[in-house]
Amino acid sequence: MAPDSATPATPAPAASVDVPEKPTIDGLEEKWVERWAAEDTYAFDRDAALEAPREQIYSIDTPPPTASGSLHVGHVFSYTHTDFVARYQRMRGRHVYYPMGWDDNGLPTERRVQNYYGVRCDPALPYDPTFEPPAKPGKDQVPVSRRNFVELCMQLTEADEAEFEKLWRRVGLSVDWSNVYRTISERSRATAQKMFLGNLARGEAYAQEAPTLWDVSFRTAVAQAELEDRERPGAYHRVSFAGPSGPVVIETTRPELLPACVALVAHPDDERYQPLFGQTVRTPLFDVEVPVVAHRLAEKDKGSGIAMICTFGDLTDVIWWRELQLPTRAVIGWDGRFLAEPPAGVPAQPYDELAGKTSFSAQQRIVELLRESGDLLDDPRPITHPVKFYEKGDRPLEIVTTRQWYIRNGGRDGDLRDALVARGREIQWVPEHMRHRYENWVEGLNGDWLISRQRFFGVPFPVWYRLDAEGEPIHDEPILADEASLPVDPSSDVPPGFDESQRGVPGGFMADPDVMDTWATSSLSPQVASGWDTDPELFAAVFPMDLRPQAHDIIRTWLFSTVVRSHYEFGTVPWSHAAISGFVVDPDRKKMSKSKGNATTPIDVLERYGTDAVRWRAAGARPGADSPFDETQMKVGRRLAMKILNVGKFVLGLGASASSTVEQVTEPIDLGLLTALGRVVDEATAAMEAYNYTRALEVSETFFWSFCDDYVELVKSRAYGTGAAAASAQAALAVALEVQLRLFAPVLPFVTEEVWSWWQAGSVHRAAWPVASALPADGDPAVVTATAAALAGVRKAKSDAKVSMRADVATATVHAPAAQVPLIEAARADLVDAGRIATLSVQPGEGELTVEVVLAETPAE
RNA sequence: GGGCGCGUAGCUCAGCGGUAGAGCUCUCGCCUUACAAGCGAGCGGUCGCAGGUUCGAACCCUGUCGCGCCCA
Repeated sequence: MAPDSATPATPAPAASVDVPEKPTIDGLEEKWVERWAAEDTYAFDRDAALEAPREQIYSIDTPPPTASGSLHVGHVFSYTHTDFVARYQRMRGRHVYYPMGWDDNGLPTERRVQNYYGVRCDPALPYDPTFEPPAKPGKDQVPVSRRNFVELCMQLTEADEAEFEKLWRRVGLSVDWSNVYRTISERSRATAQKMFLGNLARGEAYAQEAPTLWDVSFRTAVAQAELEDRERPGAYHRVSFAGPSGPVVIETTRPELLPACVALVAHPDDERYQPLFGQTVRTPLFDVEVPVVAHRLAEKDKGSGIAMICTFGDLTDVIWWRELQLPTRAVIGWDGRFLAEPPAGVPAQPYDELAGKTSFSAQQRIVELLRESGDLLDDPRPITHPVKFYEKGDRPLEIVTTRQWYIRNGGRDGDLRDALVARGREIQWVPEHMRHRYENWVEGLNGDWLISRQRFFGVPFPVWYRLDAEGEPIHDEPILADEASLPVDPSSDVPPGFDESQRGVPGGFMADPDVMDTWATSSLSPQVASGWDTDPELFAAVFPMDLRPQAHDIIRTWLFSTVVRSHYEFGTVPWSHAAISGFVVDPDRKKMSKSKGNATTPIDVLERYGTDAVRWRAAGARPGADSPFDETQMKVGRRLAMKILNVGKFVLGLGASASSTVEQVTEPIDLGLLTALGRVVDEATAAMEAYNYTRALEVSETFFWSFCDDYVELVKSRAYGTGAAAASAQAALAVALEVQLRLFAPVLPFVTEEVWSWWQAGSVHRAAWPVASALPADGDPAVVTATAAALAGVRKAKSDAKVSMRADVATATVHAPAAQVPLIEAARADLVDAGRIATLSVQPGEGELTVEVVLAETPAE
């Protein structure tokens, strides 16, 4: 099927029309979801696609929803937007590759499994193949091995995914449900590990001991993309250091880090401190000698203009430490508490007063000590300031030096950064301005992408380390898994050349303990979905993909990381288009989310208004634009769906049938209607090509309502008759109905399929998208509009007189611009019938069209 | 503080250089045999504010205020 084929794909059987007595939109979902599944309406024909040229394929990198989460109306809207595109492309004759994935990997699933079964993962435990989770979660969580824990994750996510699929089918997504992937499946794990080994071999991934943002509750490292600033109360403490010629006063919000102080810093231009540069001062309480250094990031007008550098209080400390090559005096451990032993060179007294304390209580103690020693000047001055948090965490992040895996992303390399910005410019963004989000993010990166996480339910790094004679890991010589053995779990699988008895013993080996960040695996969704590792032929046909649909909040994470991986592995962008959907927001314009408690459950809305109505409302939200949730709008969609049902029934009852053809259309008003429809088809097509489904629907819908209210009213009495004039009306009605059903099919799949099934063969969703060239081009649409305007004049007179539209008119005199007179004359008989006019006169007049109406005497009854 | 977007009828939004548009709401009507979960008609806006460019600005430019998102 060529995308521009001029004729509908569906063979039209002669005049077999079967319209239900009382059509209804209720229950259409059950009927058609089942039928589409049974007939495999949306199947991707792999063999045909492999034969077809690339332009005949349309592939979509569908966002895998978090299966352990819950869906709200916002999700329904954005996935529906993608479905509009998928259905349109399918009707254009393309082989639409539209898989669905489930993101069942990561922390949300871990938490859900912990709560659901009442268990917790203890990686030190051995696997118990007979383990059964408690029937009900008990008060204390049962410790289980990592493998048992992962099995429970698998089990629960499978159940969650089945529920999701049911909902998506009811939403009408034209996904090929035989093509579903999971981000934690064996195949996904193998792909992720293979990609990682590739990155490692090419030097794009590396491990490094480095200061790392650390969530002390989850005890895991956190990447830049997962940070958020939150305003928190704090206080500036004025602390006095002993300088060569008198005290030097700094201000700090974290006095407890005094033992971690490695230098003081001021701006190079700051005349107040220039004499001190190169000198040393001594810290209060600990009496450690530290240098005074100059750096451009020190802020002259912040506090006293001079600050202490600690290892590490914030990210600026890390920059200073790195650029000024300062020593490390770490005091905070993985649990967020002060380490038992002071850093080298820091006296045990008074450090032992802090050991084991949290930052909070350490600060209290330090403040007391500083007060006693007289080194705290003034009372602490309360402020609010932004503090870094893990977006899913609730305690401020600490910076801890740990060994982590990174993928280079341009954060430390200008050339790479430029290359990735350039990749972004190869993508067509919908809407265009979303490109800025990408560029701003890439240009603002200040470190490589940290991909290791100290969690359990994720893809492990396929890496082991030899242990030396002391049992310490030799990190410099990692043992990598064989590609053929992937996926591996190094915590239960044994590296080549070793056996299990050597695990953890000196001279033996140990597993890399970490798993990959979820973005490190979900950034491979195009590879997983397209069969990079499992079906190279298919992959060659569908990759790079055509579309990545997603929301704007994860441009910095999912979109960017996917570009990075594709850039490395294939030297290309992963898709030609990125369509960014907006959010559904509540009446206060707040993003809908489950955690805020303002989310609307979709199933309820779908049941009350019908899927087509909800989809219609989703189509009203343009790409990228946030859209308020407003139930009153759903009613409008429902009304449209019902109107299509009713007008379909009526038109088919008037004698329109699938055997009607354009050639039978001879009357000027009928030709005018179809020519106008051709223009609508062109506009809707142009809009769909630009991913502007909102505009496409709008032009179709505007046409449709005037088709119902004006055109059908004008021609119905003629269509009731027989002969050539009646056949012309019947044929025009049939063609117009059939074309409009196809125009509406992507947005309203259920009601259009229903009406289509009354008189056409096959599925409307496998029919060709309409083309204007199949419609008469020589009609004059003004015949319809001028005649409709005249009819409106008659209606207004009846409305003003408060009589029925069925009231008889004795005389109607139309004064129309001269050019319109012949147009209205051409439809005279239709106007006379529709207006119930005894004597009609059409005259040229000044200005706009007006109608003088004399109503017939109402017979007294 | 920076970037991006948005401020048009009571609400949701089109329009983006040539005399203000749609739907919903509201008002007034109409049982009209496709549809009363319908149909017809009507009311309603100095296009956030202030300058500027232009014969002409909702639309272009500058500034300003307000809202939202992202990033510091």
